Amino acid sequence: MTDPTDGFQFSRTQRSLPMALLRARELLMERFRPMLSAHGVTEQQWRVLRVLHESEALEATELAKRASILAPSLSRIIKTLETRGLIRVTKSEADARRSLLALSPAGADLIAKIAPESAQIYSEIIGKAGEGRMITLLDELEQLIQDLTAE
Amino acid sequence: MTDPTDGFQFSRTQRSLPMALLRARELLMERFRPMLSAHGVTEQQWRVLRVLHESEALEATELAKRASILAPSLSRIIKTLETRGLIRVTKSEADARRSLLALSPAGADLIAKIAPESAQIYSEIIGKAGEGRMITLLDELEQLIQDLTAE
DNA sequence: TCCCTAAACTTAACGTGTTAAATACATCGC
DNA sequence: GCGATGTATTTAACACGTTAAGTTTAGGGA
Repeated sequence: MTDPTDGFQFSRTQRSLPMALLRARELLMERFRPMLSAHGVTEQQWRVLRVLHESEALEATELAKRASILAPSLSRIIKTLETRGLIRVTKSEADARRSLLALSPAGADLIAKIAPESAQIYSEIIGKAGEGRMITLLDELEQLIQDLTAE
Repeated sequence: MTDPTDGFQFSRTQRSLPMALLRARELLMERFRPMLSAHGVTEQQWRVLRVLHESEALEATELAKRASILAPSLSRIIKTLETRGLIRVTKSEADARRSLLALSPAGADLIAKIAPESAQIYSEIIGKAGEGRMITLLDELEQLIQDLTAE
């Protein structure tokens, strides 16, 4: 069915940006996932914990944006993390609709355990892929993100 | 909690390659999804159809690899696509464990309808992001994928 | 031939992605 | 003050991602 007389053509799946992004990300994450899983957290839960570690307390909407997680998923994740005692959830005084999320001491402890292992894996990846390539990719991706975000 | 005296440091979520890949892909896909959804297919189902369009018939394992979909997901997707008459499923003569998947005429028709709309969206993206950047990204990503794939 | 191991799916179970709808609270304009 | 509208979050429903376990069929010796 690759017959060029088909009458319509479009880029092959092997040379499409969405596919390349998907594959690259998958290859990266498959190196992190076993370690995270050994600590009992999913990739998404880990993103939430990391983002909370970078700021004091956040509203759910802002957290969702920073962790690139949609609101409904975040809602479920928060429930899980709160039950496990890894985060603290409080209601905003000023606006009763908003939740305020913060890392608990147990959450901070977990981050302290995972962070060095994560850094180790990251540096193994740099060793394979080359730091230059990774910096280039980060720069180009950030530009792409900006170009596509500008409304 | 971004205090540098924490005792352990690791790259901020805003400057990590997995996150950048995730965000970039999400920004791309959110432009395709509404169109695909209007045609009644998910992003993953579309990947399967496209891969089948590029080759005659494929075994499930090979299809899964090319579409970057795990076997269990593919199993469900195949069931859906066959029920809708978009693909043909037969058993391999030589090896009764293997399935052979191929596009049906209806599947080819669907591709013919979607492809031009997809191309249109892709060119809008190029307009925003710049063709040069997209080519650079594809090249760098392919290199990264190769570096990480080499066992 | 028979058993063991491996391969190609498939099923199960649980978490997340995605869209739409529901709920609860804020705000604005009258 | 009150109702219309908008915002923050949750719930629901369905599809996919991920890992582990189960099925069926091949292949490779003893």
